[in-house]
Amino acid sequence: MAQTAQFPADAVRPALAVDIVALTVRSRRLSVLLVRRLLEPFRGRLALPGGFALPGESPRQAAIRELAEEAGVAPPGHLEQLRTYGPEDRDPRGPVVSVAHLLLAPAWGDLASGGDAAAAAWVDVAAARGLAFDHDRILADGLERARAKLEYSALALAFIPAEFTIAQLRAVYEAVWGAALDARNFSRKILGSGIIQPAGLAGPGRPGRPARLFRVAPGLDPASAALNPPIIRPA
Amino acid sequence: MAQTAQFPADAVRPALAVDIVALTVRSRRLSVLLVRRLLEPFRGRLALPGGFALPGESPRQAAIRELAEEAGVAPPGHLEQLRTYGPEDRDPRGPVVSVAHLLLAPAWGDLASGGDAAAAAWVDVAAARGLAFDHDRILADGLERARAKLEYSALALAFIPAEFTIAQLRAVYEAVWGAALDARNFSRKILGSGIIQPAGLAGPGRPGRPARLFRVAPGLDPASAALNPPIIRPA
DNA sequence: CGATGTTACCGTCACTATGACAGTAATCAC
DNA sequence: GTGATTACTGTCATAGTGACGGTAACATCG
Repeated sequence: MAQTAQFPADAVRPALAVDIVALTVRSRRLSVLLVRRLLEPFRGRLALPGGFALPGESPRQAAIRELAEEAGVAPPGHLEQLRTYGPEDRDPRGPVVSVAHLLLAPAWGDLASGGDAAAAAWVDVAAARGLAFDHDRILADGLERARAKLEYSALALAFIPAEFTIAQLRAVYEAVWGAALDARNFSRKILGSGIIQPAGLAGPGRPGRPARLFRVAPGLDPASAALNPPIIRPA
Repeated sequence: MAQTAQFPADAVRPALAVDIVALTVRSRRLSVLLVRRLLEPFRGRLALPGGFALPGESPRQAAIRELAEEAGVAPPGHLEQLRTYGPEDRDPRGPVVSVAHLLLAPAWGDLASGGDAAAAAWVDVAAARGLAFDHDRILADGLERARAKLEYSALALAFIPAEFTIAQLRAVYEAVWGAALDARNFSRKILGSGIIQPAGLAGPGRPGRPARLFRVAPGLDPASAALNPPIIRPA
Protein backbone atom coordinates (compact mmCIF):
# COMPACT_ATOMS: atom_id res chain seq x y z
CA MET A 1 0.00 0.00 0.00
CA ALA A 2 2.15 2.88 -1.21
CA GLN A 3 1.18 6.34 -0.12
CA THR A 4 1.16 7.46 -3.74
CA ALA A 5 -1.82 5.74 -5.22
CA GLN A 6 -1.22 3.55 -8.26
CA PHE A 7 -3.34 1.48 -10.56
CA PRO A 8 -3.78 -2.14 -9.64
CA ALA A 9 -1.02 -4.14 -11.28
CA ASP A 10 -3.45 -6.42 -13.09
CA ALA A 11 -5.56 -3.64 -14.58
CA VAL A 12 -6.71 -4.36 -18.10
CA ARG A 13 -5.47 -1.80 -20.61
CA PRO A 14 -7.24 -2.33 -23.92
CA ALA A 15 -6.60 -0.09 -26.89
CA LEU A 16 -9.12 2.76 -27.09
CA ALA A 17 -10.92 3.27 -30.39
CA VAL A 18 -13.96 5.07 -31.73
CA ASP A 19 -16.40 4.15 -34.48
CA ILE A 20 -18.94 6.47 -36.03
CA VAL A 21 -22.38 5.66 -37.40
CA ALA A 22 -22.82 8.71 -39.64
CA LEU A 23 -26.33 8.85 -41.05
CA THR A 24 -27.81 11.17 -43.64
CA VAL A 25 -30.76 11.29 -46.02
CA ARG A 26 -29.93 11.41 -49.73
CA SER A 27 -32.72 11.50 -52.29
CA ARG A 28 -35.28 10.20 -49.79
CA ARG A 29 -33.13 7.26 -48.68
CA LEU A 30 -31.28 6.75 -45.42
CA SER A 31 -27.55 6.36 -45.98
CA VAL A 32 -24.56 5.58 -43.79
CA LEU A 33 -20.97 6.70 -44.28
CA LEU A 34 -18.68 3.74 -44.92
CA VAL A 35 -15.01 3.33 -45.75
CA ARG A 36 -13.15 0.47 -47.40
CA ARG A 37 -10.30 -0.81 -45.27
CA LEU A 38 -6.84 -0.67 -46.82
CA LEU A 39 -5.08 -2.60 -44.05
CA GLU A 40 -5.49 -5.83 -42.17
CA PRO A 41 -7.56 -6.96 -40.43
CA PHE A 42 -10.63 -7.07 -42.66
CA ARG A 43 -8.63 -5.56 -45.51
CA GLY A 44 -10.90 -4.72 -48.44
CA ARG A 45 -14.07 -4.91 -46.39
CA LEU A 46 -16.44 -2.03 -45.79
CA ALA A 47 -16.43 -0.61 -42.29
CA LEU A 48 -17.70 2.28 -40.25
CA PRO A 49 -15.28 5.20 -40.13
CA GLY A 50 -13.23 5.23 -36.97
CA GLY A 51 -9.87 4.48 -35.49
CA PHE A 52 -7.71 4.62 -32.42
CA ALA A 53 -7.72 7.54 -30.04
CA LEU A 54 -4.61 9.64 -29.70
CA PRO A 55 -3.03 10.50 -26.35
CA GLY A 56 -4.97 13.19 -24.54
CA GLU A 57 -7.99 12.90 -26.80
CA SER A 58 -11.53 12.35 -25.61
CA PRO A 59 -13.57 9.79 -27.56
CA ARG A 60 -15.68 12.62 -28.93
CA GLN A 61 -12.61 14.50 -30.14
CA ALA A 62 -11.28 11.31 -31.69
CA ALA A 63 -14.57 10.78 -33.51
CA ILE A 64 -14.49 14.29 -34.93
CA ARG A 65 -10.87 13.89 -36.02
CA GLU A 66 -11.48 10.55 -37.68
CA LEU A 67 -14.46 11.94 -39.56
CA ALA A 68 -12.36 14.87 -40.71
CA GLU A 69 -9.59 12.53 -41.86
CA GLU A 70 -11.77 10.01 -43.60
CA ALA A 71 -14.52 12.25 -44.93
CA GLY A 72 -12.67 15.45 -45.53
CA VAL A 73 -14.65 17.89 -43.45
CA ALA A 74 -15.44 18.84 -39.92
CA PRO A 75 -18.72 16.99 -39.66
CA PRO A 76 -21.87 19.12 -39.45
CA GLY A 77 -25.00 18.00 -37.69
CA HIS A 78 -25.47 16.31 -34.35
CA LEU A 79 -22.92 13.98 -32.74
CA GLU A 80 -23.66 11.91 -29.67
CA GLN A 81 -22.26 8.88 -27.95
CA LEU A 82 -24.02 5.66 -28.94
CA ARG A 83 -22.61 2.94 -26.71
CA THR A 84 -19.38 1.10 -26.00
CA TYR A 85 -18.33 -2.28 -27.38
CA GLY A 86 -15.62 -4.68 -26.42
CA PRO A 87 -12.95 -5.22 -25.36
CA GLU A 88 -13.01 -8.96 -26.11
CA ASP A 89 -13.66 -10.76 -29.39
CA ARG A 90 -13.76 -7.63 -31.49
CA ASP A 91 -10.34 -7.39 -33.09
CA PRO A 92 -7.93 -10.23 -33.89
CA ARG A 93 -5.04 -8.02 -32.81
CA GLY A 94 -6.18 -7.95 -29.21
CA PRO A 95 -8.60 -6.29 -26.79
CA VAL A 96 -10.09 -3.07 -28.11
CA VAL A 97 -12.70 -0.92 -26.46
CA SER A 98 -14.61 1.07 -29.02
CA VAL A 99 -16.79 4.00 -28.04
CA ALA A 100 -19.31 4.19 -30.87
CA HIS A 101 -20.81 7.53 -31.82
CA LEU A 102 -23.87 8.50 -33.80
CA LEU A 103 -23.78 11.42 -36.25
CA LEU A 104 -26.96 12.78 -37.81
CA ALA A 105 -26.12 15.29 -40.49
CA PRO A 106 -27.12 16.74 -43.83
CA ALA A 107 -25.34 14.97 -46.68
CA TRP A 108 -22.03 16.56 -47.56
CA GLY A 109 -20.05 15.90 -50.66
CA ASP A 110 -16.37 16.41 -50.04
CA LEU A 111 -15.55 12.83 -49.27
CA ALA A 112 -11.76 12.65 -49.25
CA SER A 113 -9.48 9.69 -48.72
CA GLY A 114 -7.22 9.61 -45.73
CA GLY A 115 -5.81 7.56 -42.90
CA ASP A 116 -5.90 3.81 -43.22
CA ALA A 117 -9.03 3.72 -45.34
CA ALA A 118 -10.06 4.54 -48.87
CA ALA A 119 -12.38 7.42 -49.62
CA ALA A 120 -15.55 7.37 -47.60
CA ALA A 121 -18.86 6.98 -49.39
CA TRP A 122 -22.54 7.18 -48.54
CA VAL A 123 -24.19 3.77 -48.78
CA ASP A 124 -27.89 3.02 -48.59
CA VAL A 125 -28.43 1.42 -45.19
CA ALA A 126 -30.42 -1.38 -46.79
CA ALA A 127 -27.26 -2.35 -48.68
CA ALA A 128 -24.85 -2.00 -45.77
CA ARG A 129 -24.23 -5.55 -44.61
CA GLY A 130 -21.19 -7.71 -44.06
CA LEU A 131 -19.18 -4.92 -42.46
CA ALA A 132 -15.84 -5.44 -40.76
CA PHE A 133 -15.46 -6.21 -37.04
CA ASP A 134 -18.78 -5.99 -35.18
CA HIS A 135 -19.88 -3.03 -37.26
CA ASP A 136 -23.06 -4.70 -38.47
CA ARG A 137 -24.27 -4.69 -34.91
CA ILE A 138 -23.07 -1.17 -34.18
CA LEU A 139 -24.88 0.06 -37.27
CA ALA A 140 -28.05 -1.73 -36.21
CA ASP A 141 -27.84 -0.13 -32.76
CA GLY A 142 -27.27 3.29 -34.31
CA LEU A 143 -30.25 2.89 -36.62
CA GLU A 144 -32.51 1.91 -33.78
CA ARG A 145 -31.30 4.86 -31.71
CA ALA A 146 -31.93 7.25 -34.60
CA ARG A 147 -35.39 5.84 -35.25
CA ALA A 148 -36.35 6.12 -31.61
CA LYS A 149 -34.95 9.63 -31.18
CA LEU A 150 -36.97 11.02 -34.06
CA GLU A 151 -40.16 10.20 -32.20
CA TYR A 152 -39.62 12.33 -29.14
CA SER A 153 -37.01 14.91 -30.14
CA ALA A 154 -36.43 17.53 -32.79
CA LEU A 155 -33.37 15.66 -34.06
CA ALA A 156 -34.81 15.19 -37.53
CA LEU A 157 -33.75 18.81 -38.05
CA ALA A 158 -30.11 17.69 -37.80
CA PHE A 159 -30.50 15.92 -41.15
CA ILE A 160 -31.43 18.94 -43.23
CA PRO A 161 -29.95 22.34 -44.08
CA ALA A 162 -30.80 25.51 -42.20
CA GLU A 163 -33.74 26.38 -44.47
CA PHE A 164 -36.08 23.66 -45.55
CA THR A 165 -39.64 22.81 -46.51
CA ILE A 166 -42.01 20.66 -44.52
CA ALA A 167 -41.85 18.09 -47.30
CA GLN A 168 -38.10 17.85 -46.80
CA LEU A 169 -38.55 17.29 -43.10
CA ARG A 170 -41.18 14.68 -43.75
CA ALA A 171 -38.84 12.96 -46.19
CA VAL A 172 -36.37 12.60 -43.31
CA TYR A 173 -38.92 10.81 -41.18
CA GLU A 174 -40.00 8.60 -44.05
CA ALA A 175 -36.42 7.68 -44.92
CA VAL A 176 -35.38 6.92 -41.35
CA TRP A 177 -38.51 4.96 -40.53
CA GLY A 178 -38.98 3.43 -43.95
CA ALA A 179 -42.68 4.22 -43.82
CA ALA A 180 -44.96 6.72 -45.50
CA LEU A 181 -46.55 9.47 -43.43
CA ASP A 182 -49.69 11.45 -44.22
CA ALA A 183 -48.47 14.82 -45.45
CA ARG A 184 -51.43 16.76 -44.05
CA ASN A 185 -51.32 15.30 -40.57
CA PHE A 186 -47.54 15.64 -40.51
CA SER A 187 -47.77 19.35 -41.33
CA ARG A 188 -50.32 19.87 -38.61
CA LYS A 189 -48.14 18.22 -36.00
CA ILE A 190 -44.90 19.94 -36.99
CA LEU A 191 -46.49 23.37 -37.26
CA GLY A 192 -48.19 22.88 -33.92
CA SER A 193 -45.03 21.76 -32.18
CA GLY A 194 -43.37 25.15 -32.26
CA ILE A 195 -39.97 23.83 -33.26
CA ILE A 196 -39.87 25.63 -36.62
CA GLN A 197 -40.45 29.17 -37.85
CA PRO A 198 -41.49 30.55 -41.25
CA ALA A 199 -38.63 31.75 -43.43
CA GLY A 200 -40.18 32.91 -46.66
CA LEU A 201 -41.21 31.05 -49.74
CA ALA A 202 -39.24 28.51 -51.75
CA GLY A 203 -38.36 29.76 -55.20
CA PRO A 204 -40.15 28.09 -58.13
CA GLY A 205 -38.34 25.81 -60.53
CA ARG A 206 -40.12 22.55 -59.98
CA PRO A 207 -43.68 21.67 -60.89
CA GLY A 208 -46.25 22.22 -58.25
CA ARG A 209 -47.13 24.99 -55.90
CA PRO A 210 -44.07 26.51 -54.24
CA ALA A 211 -43.58 25.37 -50.65
CA ARG A 212 -43.01 27.61 -47.69
CA LEU A 213 -39.53 27.63 -46.21
CA PHE A 214 -38.87 27.18 -42.52
CA ARG A 215 -35.94 27.33 -40.17
CA VAL A 216 -35.34 26.09 -36.65
CA ALA A 217 -37.11 28.19 -34.05
CA PRO A 218 -34.73 30.67 -32.42
CA GLY A 219 -33.08 29.45 -29.26
CA LEU A 220 -34.04 25.86 -29.95
CA ASP A 221 -31.40 23.15 -29.88
CA PRO A 222 -32.51 20.18 -32.01
CA ALA A 223 -30.29 17.91 -29.97
CA SER A 224 -32.09 18.52 -26.70
CA ALA A 225 -35.48 19.91 -27.64
CA ALA A 226 -38.34 17.57 -26.86
CA LEU A 227 -41.05 17.08 -29.44
CA ASN A 228 -44.35 17.57 -27.68
CA PRO A 229 -46.59 15.92 -28.61
CA PRO A 230 -44.30 13.28 -30.11
CA ILE A 231 -44.56 11.90 -33.63
CA ILE A 232 -44.86 8.16 -33.21
CA ARG A 233 -43.64 5.87 -35.97
CA PRO A 234 -46.35 3.71 -37.50
CA ALA A 235 -46.41 0.02 -36.72
CA MET B 1 3.79 -2.76 -42.79
CA ALA B 2 4.19 -6.24 -41.41
CA GLN B 3 2.01 -8.96 -42.85
CA THR B 4 0.78 -9.85 -39.38
CA ALA B 5 -1.40 -6.93 -38.40
CA GLN B 6 -0.49 -5.14 -35.21
CA PHE B 7 -1.86 -2.25 -33.25
CA PRO B 8 -0.48 1.16 -34.04
CA ALA B 9 2.51 1.79 -31.80
CA ASP B 10 1.04 4.96 -30.40
CA ALA B 11 -2.33 3.50 -29.49
CA VAL B 12 -3.70 4.82 -26.23
CA ARG B 13 -4.21 2.14 -23.63
CA PRO B 14 -6.20 3.51 -20.72
CA ALA B 15 -7.21 1.36 -17.80
CA LEU B 16 -10.71 -0.06 -18.23
CA ALA B 17 -13.16 0.42 -15.39
CA VAL B 18 -16.88 0.19 -14.75
CA ASP B 19 -19.14 2.21 -12.47
CA ILE B 20 -22.69 1.33 -11.58
CA VAL B 21 -25.60 3.63 -10.85
CA ALA B 22 -27.78 1.20 -8.91
CA LEU B 23 -31.19 2.68 -8.21
CA THR B 24 -34.03 1.39 -6.10
CA VAL B 25 -37.12 2.69 -4.34
CA ARG B 26 -37.19 2.36 -0.56
CA SER B 27 -40.18 3.63 1.40
CA ARG B 28 -41.33 5.84 -1.47
CA ARG B 29 -37.92 7.47 -2.00
CA LEU B 30 -35.44 6.96 -4.80
CA SER B 31 -32.12 5.67 -3.51
CA VAL B 32 -28.75 4.94 -5.02
CA LEU B 33 -26.20 2.37 -3.91
CA LEU B 34 -23.00 4.03 -2.69
CA VAL B 35 -19.77 2.81 -1.12
CA ARG B 36 -17.21 4.62 0.99
CA ARG B 37 -13.73 4.43 -0.48
CA LEU B 38 -11.06 2.81 1.69
CA LEU B 39 -8.12 3.66 -0.57
CA GLU B 40 -6.68 6.67 -2.35
CA PRO B 41 -7.66 8.51 -4.39
CA PHE B 42 -10.76 10.03 -2.79
CA ARG B 43 -10.21 7.91 0.32
CA GLY B 44 -13.12 8.31 2.71
CA ARG B 45 -15.43 9.81 0.09
CA LEU B 46 -18.65 8.26 -1.10
CA ALA B 47 -18.59 6.83 -4.60
CA LEU B 48 -20.59 4.71 -7.00
CA PRO B 49 -19.74 1.03 -6.80
CA GLY B 50 -17.34 -0.04 -9.49
CA GLY B 51 -13.78 -0.93 -10.24
CA PHE B 52 -11.35 -2.12 -12.83
CA ALA B 53 -12.18 -4.85 -15.31
CA LEU B 54 -10.32 -8.12 -15.11
CA PRO B 55 -8.66 -9.74 -18.13
CA GLY B 56 -11.20 -11.37 -20.41
CA GLU B 57 -14.15 -9.67 -18.79
CA SER B 58 -16.77 -7.65 -20.61
CA PRO B 59 -17.81 -4.37 -18.99
CA ARG B 60 -21.17 -5.91 -18.19
CA GLN B 61 -19.56 -8.90 -16.50
CA ALA B 62 -17.28 -6.57 -14.56
CA ALA B 63 -20.29 -4.55 -13.40
CA ILE B 64 -22.05 -7.67 -12.19
CA ARG B 65 -18.91 -8.87 -10.39
CA GLU B 66 -18.30 -5.53 -8.70
CA LEU B 67 -21.90 -5.40 -7.53
CA ALA B 68 -21.57 -8.88 -6.13
CA GLU B 69 -18.34 -7.99 -4.34
CA GLU B 70 -19.48 -4.67 -2.93
CA ALA B 71 -23.12 -5.39 -2.31
CA GLY B 72 -23.05 -9.06 -1.50
CA VAL B 73 -25.46 -10.45 -4.04
CA ALA B 74 -25.89 -11.11 -7.70
CA PRO B 75 -27.89 -8.01 -8.52
CA PRO B 76 -31.55 -8.53 -9.45
CA GLY B 77 -33.45 -6.21 -11.74
CA HIS B 78 -32.44 -4.63 -15.00
CA LEU B 79 -28.85 -3.76 -15.95
CA GLU B 80 -27.99 -1.70 -18.99
CA GLN B 81 -25.08 0.32 -20.25
CA LEU B 82 -25.39 4.01 -19.48
CA ARG B 83 -22.52 5.74 -21.25
CA THR B 84 -18.74 5.91 -21.21
CA TYR B 85 -16.60 8.53 -19.50
CA GLY B 86 -12.98 9.46 -19.85
CA PRO B 87 -10.17 8.70 -20.33
CA GLU B 88 -8.74 12.10 -19.42
CA ASP B 89 -9.13 14.15 -16.23
CA ARG B 90 -11.03 11.48 -14.35
CA ASP B 91 -8.46 9.82 -12.11
CA PRO B 92 -5.23 11.33 -10.74
CA ARG B 93 -3.48 8.01 -11.34
CA GLY B 94 -3.82 8.29 -15.10
CA PRO B 95 -6.19 7.79 -17.99
CA VAL B 96 -9.18 5.62 -17.15
CA VAL B 97 -12.10 4.78 -19.39
CA SER B 98 -15.15 3.96 -17.33
CA VAL B 99 -18.16 2.25 -18.86
CA ALA B 100 -20.99 3.32 -16.59
CA HIS B 101 -23.98 1.04 -16.11
CA LEU B 102 -27.46 1.61 -14.82
CA LEU B 103 -29.16 -0.94 -12.55
CA LEU B 104 -32.85 -0.66 -11.73
CA ALA B 105 -33.78 -3.18 -9.05
CA PRO B 106 -35.95 -3.90 -6.07
CA ALA B 107 -34.17 -2.98 -2.85
CA TRP B 108 -32.16 -5.82 -1.41
CA GLY B 109 -30.77 -6.01 2.05
CA ASP B 110 -27.62 -8.13 2.10
CA LEU B 111 -25.16 -5.28 1.73
CA ALA B 112 -21.74 -6.80 2.43
CA SER B 113 -18.35 -5.19 2.51
CA GLY B 114 -15.73 -6.23 0.01
CA GLY B 115 -13.02 -5.17 -2.34
CA ASP B 116 -11.52 -1.74 -1.86
CA ALA B 117 -14.64 -0.18 -0.41
CA ALA B 118 -16.60 -0.28 2.82
CA ALA B 119 -20.05 -1.80 2.98
CA ALA B 120 -22.40 -0.46 0.36
CA ALA B 121 -25.48 1.41 1.49
CA TRP B 122 -28.62 2.83 -0.06
CA VAL B 123 -28.60 6.61 0.02
CA ASP B 124 -31.47 8.92 -0.86
CA VAL B 125 -30.54 10.45 -4.19
CA ALA B 126 -31.37 13.92 -2.88
CA ALA B 127 -28.53 13.46 -0.36
CA ALA B 128 -26.02 11.94 -2.77
CA ARG B 129 -23.67 14.80 -3.61
CA GLY B 130 -19.96 15.36 -3.47
CA LEU B 131 -19.11 11.91 -4.74
CA ALA B 132 -15.62 10.82 -5.76
CA PHE B 133 -14.22 11.19 -9.29
CA ASP B 134 -16.85 12.40 -11.76
CA HIS B 135 -19.52 10.31 -10.08
CA ASP B 136 -21.81 13.28 -9.43
CA ARG B 137 -22.19 13.65 -13.16
CA ILE B 138 -22.55 9.94 -13.81
CA LEU B 139 -25.28 9.76 -11.19
CA ALA B 140 -27.05 12.73 -12.77
CA ASP B 141 -26.90 11.07 -16.18
CA GLY B 142 -28.21 7.82 -14.72
CA LEU B 143 -31.10 9.58 -13.01
CA GLU B 144 -32.08 11.36 -16.20
CA ARG B 145 -31.92 8.09 -18.13
CA ALA B 146 -34.10 6.36 -15.56
CA ARG B 147 -36.62 9.20 -15.51
CA ALA B 148 -36.86 9.22 -19.29
CA LYS B 149 -37.13 5.46 -19.62
CA LEU B 150 -40.06 5.23 -17.27
CA GLU B 151 -42.12 7.31 -19.68
CA TYR B 152 -41.98 5.04 -22.67
CA SER B 153 -41.05 1.60 -21.32
CA ALA B 154 -42.25 -0.87 -18.76
CA LEU B 155 -39.00 -0.53 -16.81
CA ALA B 156 -40.73 0.68 -13.66
CA LEU B 157 -41.51 -3.01 -13.16
CA ALA B 158 -37.80 -3.64 -12.62
CA PHE B 159 -38.00 -1.76 -9.32
CA ILE B 160 -40.57 -3.95 -7.63
CA PRO B 161 -40.99 -7.59 -6.69
CA ALA B 162 -42.75 -10.13 -8.89
CA GLU B 163 -46.16 -9.50 -7.31
CA PHE B 164 -47.20 -5.98 -6.56
CA THR B 165 -50.12 -3.61 -6.25
CA ILE B 166 -50.84 -0.70 -8.54
CA ALA B 167 -50.12 1.64 -5.66
CA GLN B 168 -46.63 0.16 -5.39
CA LEU B 169 -46.03 0.70 -9.07
CA ARG B 170 -47.30 4.24 -8.81
CA ALA B 171 -44.97 4.82 -5.87
CA VAL B 172 -42.08 3.92 -8.18
CA TYR B 173 -43.08 6.57 -10.67
CA GLU B 174 -43.61 9.14 -7.96
CA ALA B 175 -40.25 8.41 -6.35
CA VAL B 176 -38.29 8.48 -9.60
CA TRP B 177 -39.99 11.60 -10.90
CA GLY B 178 -40.39 13.32 -7.57
CA ALA B 179 -43.94 14.25 -8.46
CA ALA B 180 -47.38 13.11 -7.39
CA LEU B 181 -49.59 11.29 -9.88
CA ASP B 182 -53.35 10.95 -9.83
CA ALA B 183 -54.04 7.44 -8.58
CA ARG B 184 -57.22 7.00 -10.64
CA ASN B 185 -55.77 8.10 -13.95
CA PHE B 186 -52.62 6.09 -13.28
CA SER B 187 -54.65 2.93 -12.71
CA ARG B 188 -56.56 3.49 -15.91
CA LYS B 189 -53.41 3.88 -17.95
CA ILE B 190 -51.54 0.95 -16.44
CA LEU B 191 -54.51 -1.40 -16.69
CA GLY B 192 -55.10 -0.35 -20.26
CA SER B 193 -51.50 -0.82 -21.28
CA GLY B 194 -51.58 -4.59 -21.06
CA ILE B 195 -48.22 -4.90 -19.33
CA ILE B 196 -49.61 -6.41 -16.12
CA GLN B 197 -51.92 -9.26 -15.24
CA PRO B 198 -54.13 -9.88 -12.19
CA ALA B 199 -52.60 -12.17 -9.58
CA GLY B 200 -55.12 -12.36 -6.79
CA LEU B 201 -55.77 -10.14 -3.84
CA ALA B 202 -53.31 -8.68 -1.34
CA GLY B 203 -53.78 -10.05 2.13
CA PRO B 204 -55.13 -7.63 4.74
CA GLY B 205 -53.01 -6.30 7.57
CA ARG B 206 -53.05 -2.60 6.88
CA PRO B 207 -55.94 -0.21 7.11
CA GLY B 208 -57.92 0.34 3.98
CA ARG B 209 -59.48 -1.82 1.36
CA PRO B 210 -57.18 -4.63 0.26
CA ALA B 211 -55.53 -3.98 -3.08
CA ARG B 212 -55.43 -6.34 -6.03
CA LEU B 213 -52.11 -7.98 -6.80
CA PHE B 214 -50.62 -8.02 -10.25
CA ARG B 215 -47.65 -9.55 -11.99
CA VAL B 216 -45.87 -8.85 -15.25
CA ALA B 217 -47.84 -10.04 -18.24
CA PRO B 218 -46.56 -13.39 -19.52
CA GLY B 219 -43.94 -13.16 -22.23
CA LEU B 220 -43.30 -9.49 -21.55
CA ASP B 221 -39.78 -8.25 -20.94
CA PRO B 222 -39.85 -5.02 -18.90
CA ALA B 223 -36.49 -4.06 -20.36
CA SER B 224 -37.69 -3.94 -23.93
CA ALA B 225 -41.47 -3.61 -23.76
CA ALA B 226 -42.78 -0.27 -24.94
CA LEU B 227 -45.43 1.46 -22.92
CA ASN B 228 -48.20 2.43 -25.29
CA PRO B 229 -49.57 4.96 -24.74
CA PRO B 230 -46.68 6.35 -22.69
CA ILE B 231 -47.00 7.82 -19.21
CA ILE B 232 -45.50 11.28 -19.47
CA ARG B 233 -43.97 12.88 -16.41
CA PRO B 234 -45.67 16.08 -15.32
CA ALA B 235 -43.93 19.40 -15.94
C1' DC C 1 -53.96 30.42 -74.66
C1' DG C 2 -56.20 26.44 -72.02
C1' DA C 3 -55.81 21.54 -70.43
C1' DT C 4 -53.42 18.46 -67.55
C1' DG C 5 -50.37 16.83 -64.04
C1' DT C 6 -47.87 17.82 -59.86
C1' DT C 7 -46.95 19.59 -55.49
C1' DA C 8 -48.42 22.24 -51.47
C1' DC C 9 -51.83 23.74 -48.41
C1' DC C 10 -56.51 23.98 -45.68
C1' DG C 11 -60.39 22.05 -43.37
C1' DT C 12 -63.66 18.32 -41.58
C1' DC C 13 -64.98 14.39 -38.90
C1' DA C 14 -65.27 10.46 -35.84
C1' DC C 15 -62.65 8.41 -32.33
C1' DT C 16 -59.31 8.03 -28.59
C1' DA C 17 -56.62 9.68 -24.84
C1' DT C 18 -56.21 12.95 -21.26
C1' DG C 19 -56.54 15.56 -16.86
C1' DA C 20 -59.65 16.76 -13.26
C1' DC C 21 -62.75 15.27 -10.11
C1' DA C 22 -67.10 12.98 -7.62
C1' DG C 23 -68.53 8.96 -5.61
C1' DT C 24 -68.48 3.96 -3.79
C1' DA C 25 -66.30 -0.28 -1.56
C1' DA C 26 -63.65 -2.76 1.79
C1' DT C 27 -60.65 -2.94 5.41
C1' DC C 28 -58.70 -1.39 10.43
C1' DA C 29 -58.90 0.95 15.04
C1' DC C 30 -61.73 2.00 18.60
C1' DG D 1 -71.56 0.49 15.64
C1' DT D 2 -68.41 5.24 13.98
C1' DG D 3 -64.61 7.20 11.81
C1' DA D 4 -60.29 6.89 9.35
C1' DT D 5 -57.80 4.90 5.67
C1' DT D 6 -56.94 2.88 1.40
C1' DA D 7 -58.61 0.98 -3.03
C1' DC D 8 -61.54 1.06 -6.84
C1' DT D 9 -65.24 2.82 -10.53
C1' DG D 10 -67.33 6.30 -13.27
C1' DT D 11 -68.14 10.99 -15.56
C1' DC D 12 -67.06 14.88 -18.39
C1' DA D 13 -65.02 18.52 -21.13
C1' DT D 14 -61.05 19.03 -23.97
C1' DA D 15 -57.02 17.98 -26.77
C1' DG D 16 -54.81 14.95 -29.98
C1' DT D 17 -55.24 11.40 -33.67
C1' DG D 18 -55.75 9.04 -38.20
C1' DA D 19 -58.33 9.23 -42.40
C1' DC D 20 -59.65 11.85 -46.11
C1' DG D 21 -62.01 15.51 -49.37
C1' DG D 22 -61.17 19.79 -51.44
C1' DT D 23 -58.49 24.05 -53.03
C1' DA D 24 -54.23 26.86 -54.54
C1' DA D 25 -50.14 27.64 -57.23
C1' DC D 26 -46.76 26.13 -60.10
C1' DA D 27 -44.73 23.51 -64.74
C1' DT D 28 -45.28 21.39 -69.08
C1' DC D 29 -47.53 20.35 -73.27
C1' DG D 30 -50.50 20.93 -77.06
